[in-house]
Amino acid sequence: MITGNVKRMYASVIVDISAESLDRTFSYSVPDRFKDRCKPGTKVTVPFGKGGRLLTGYVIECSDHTDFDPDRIKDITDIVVEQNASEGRLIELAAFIKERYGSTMNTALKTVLPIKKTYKPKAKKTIILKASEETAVEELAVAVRKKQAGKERLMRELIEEKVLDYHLVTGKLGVSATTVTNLEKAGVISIETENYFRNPIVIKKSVEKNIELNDEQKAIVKEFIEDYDADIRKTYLLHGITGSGKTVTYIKLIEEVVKRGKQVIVLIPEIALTYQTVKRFYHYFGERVSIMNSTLSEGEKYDQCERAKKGEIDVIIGPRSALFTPFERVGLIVMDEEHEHTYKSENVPKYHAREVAEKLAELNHASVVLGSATPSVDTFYRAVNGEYRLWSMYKRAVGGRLAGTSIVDMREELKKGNKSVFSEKLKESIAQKLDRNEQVMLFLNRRGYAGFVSCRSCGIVLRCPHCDVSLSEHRSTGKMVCHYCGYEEKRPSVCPKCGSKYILGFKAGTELIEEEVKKIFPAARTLRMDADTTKKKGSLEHILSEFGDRKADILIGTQMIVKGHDFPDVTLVGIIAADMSLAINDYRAAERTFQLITQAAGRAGRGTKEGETVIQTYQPEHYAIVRAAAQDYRAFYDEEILYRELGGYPPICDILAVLVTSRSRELAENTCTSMAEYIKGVSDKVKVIGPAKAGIGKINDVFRFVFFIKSRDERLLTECKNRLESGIKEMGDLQVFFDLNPMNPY
DNA sequence: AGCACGCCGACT
DNA sequence: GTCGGCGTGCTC
Repeated sequence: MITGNVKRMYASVIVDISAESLDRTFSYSVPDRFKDRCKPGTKVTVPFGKGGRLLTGYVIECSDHTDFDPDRIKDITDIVVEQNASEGRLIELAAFIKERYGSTMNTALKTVLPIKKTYKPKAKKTIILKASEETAVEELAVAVRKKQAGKERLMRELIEEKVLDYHLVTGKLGVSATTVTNLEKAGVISIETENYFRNPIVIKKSVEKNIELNDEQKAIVKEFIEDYDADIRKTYLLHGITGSGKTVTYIKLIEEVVKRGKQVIVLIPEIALTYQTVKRFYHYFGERVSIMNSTLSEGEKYDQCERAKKGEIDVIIGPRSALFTPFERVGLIVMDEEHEHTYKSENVPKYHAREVAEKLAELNHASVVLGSATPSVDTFYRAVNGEYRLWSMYKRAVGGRLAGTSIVDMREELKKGNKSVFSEKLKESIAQKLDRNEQVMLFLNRRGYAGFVSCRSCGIVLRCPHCDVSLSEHRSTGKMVCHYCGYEEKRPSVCPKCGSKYILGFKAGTELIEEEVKKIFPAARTLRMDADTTKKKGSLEHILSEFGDRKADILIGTQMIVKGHDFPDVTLVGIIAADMSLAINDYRAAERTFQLITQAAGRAGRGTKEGETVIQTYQPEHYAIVRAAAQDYRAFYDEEILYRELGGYPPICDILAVLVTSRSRELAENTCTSMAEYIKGVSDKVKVIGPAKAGIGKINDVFRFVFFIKSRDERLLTECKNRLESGIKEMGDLQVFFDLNPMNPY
């Protein structure tokens, strides 16, 4: 039966040549002697092109079959042991991401190697006129005589400019590479590769006094170092209340790891990646720390990658994509504000940075430190179960007192005849703070866009003709736009259905509050911060700094304001509709509500004055609100985890969302239904929910249907995903997307 | 990126 | 005719 002949093995190899060859992999046959060493990320040499020139490349995928003509396939020549293994490990990481979150290998590679060799002008390649000007003129004459158009163009430019950019020459001037090489051989020109890296951080280095750690922090650092030196690597959760000094603890841990010759990745939500944060790290690690974020130019990002590869930096700070910094010796990954939903990618592959960080740590034999004042239920569950080491810091290290908190039942206010958005209690408190010349933050717990347009007479809401959403009014332009596809139309003056002229836009919640504030406190200076006022780049920072400079007394805003800086003069935080986020149909609603309220409350009293928080709600008895008001994370967690267990939600089960889209409603719906039916038969250990039309059933004329697969065994979900993936190859106008443990409802 | 192949004008 | 350069396309 078994002949002893093992099946052939084939490897997809991406060849390490520049240009857009990232889009193409080549199949090679793997000789038996390499079989056990050949996996995604392995560096190999392969014969390539006519004459079998040897090139290096990376194995992307291994399989037992190939689509390529087996007669023309070549063998892998050798396996290369790398001196800098970062690239290979990143490819291995891409393979993990592809497998776990579902995407093509190419998409995963593009996520992980964002500026791969596409940006190969190693740094900057230039062509310099080497010969004398007379020789150049001669060469030009020769070119004209011989009608060598390419050479002629090049020589004319060179006589003018002396130095030319290589890519300008081969691109715009249309001179072929052969011509350039020949001229170099003839000694007329020389090609120079110049390397220069810019450092995006421009902060003068200063000497910050040694960090003084308190006993709590010292004990943590001590334990970490003992583990580290005993070669123990694991994931730690640093649960520390606001102001307990998480950052100094990170810095100390990082310092110790760097001392041991390792490199550190610090993940921070993009919104928190401010000058202030970077400065603190820069003071400790000087030029050996760098940042990576979306505001850097492609060139700067490329330079940071090169510096990282060369080992010129020890610490990189950035959002989730900083995980993909090509470090050779990662020793620690720090993830601050671990619970932030921005750690989950919104694009395919929809990876979660925490999970990818753990994988990367495993590949590098590194540790992970997660930190948060309000850890995600997912993470805390793992900590409670011993998978992570839990560190708790409940002492406030710096000044400021915890805010006194009151919950106001808005139903009672209504009974008393108060129809305003403000309770009597909040009004009094605002008046009191304004009197004392202190600052106030009003936080409207509300997601999504307001400003839809509806008719008061017939009740019709104006909707986008291409998407399943209502249009938003933009007052400045008098137009209505769709936030999903960009569709625009003029705001009608009469209702298109009934002709009534009572058609009007609903104001955004923050606008309403601002008007109300102006009515009650006409002397107060207000600033409003929401999606509308922060559309322009930099306006968010502008508003925050205006408020910080005391140019306003009251800051009104949504989510964004709770994550900002410390404002020492803010002594009152008012949470207008604390339960709004509970209404969202999502198992994470309570978690999100708890986190938002806790964070918002944490904004009050950061200075020396005592702070106060007023929480207005229609559900004053809800545990998320009660526990947040008491700043009692553990009590919240204990109740929340019961609910997760009952409903079979993460972290008890994993959920895989499968989204099927097509321009044809029937195709999307039928495929979705048959996929769901198929999965039901895969195993009795998976549960299928749906299929159903997605919450937003149509975007840009593309129909969306969704179903969910639930299981306690995440490997089964991967198995389901793989089976669906292999069944959907080559299916015209139909796309299938996967989302593991989705953060946003479908 | 490199290399071959096919096309076109210039010169033995 | 053929020599040599240029443009195009392919490389498992």
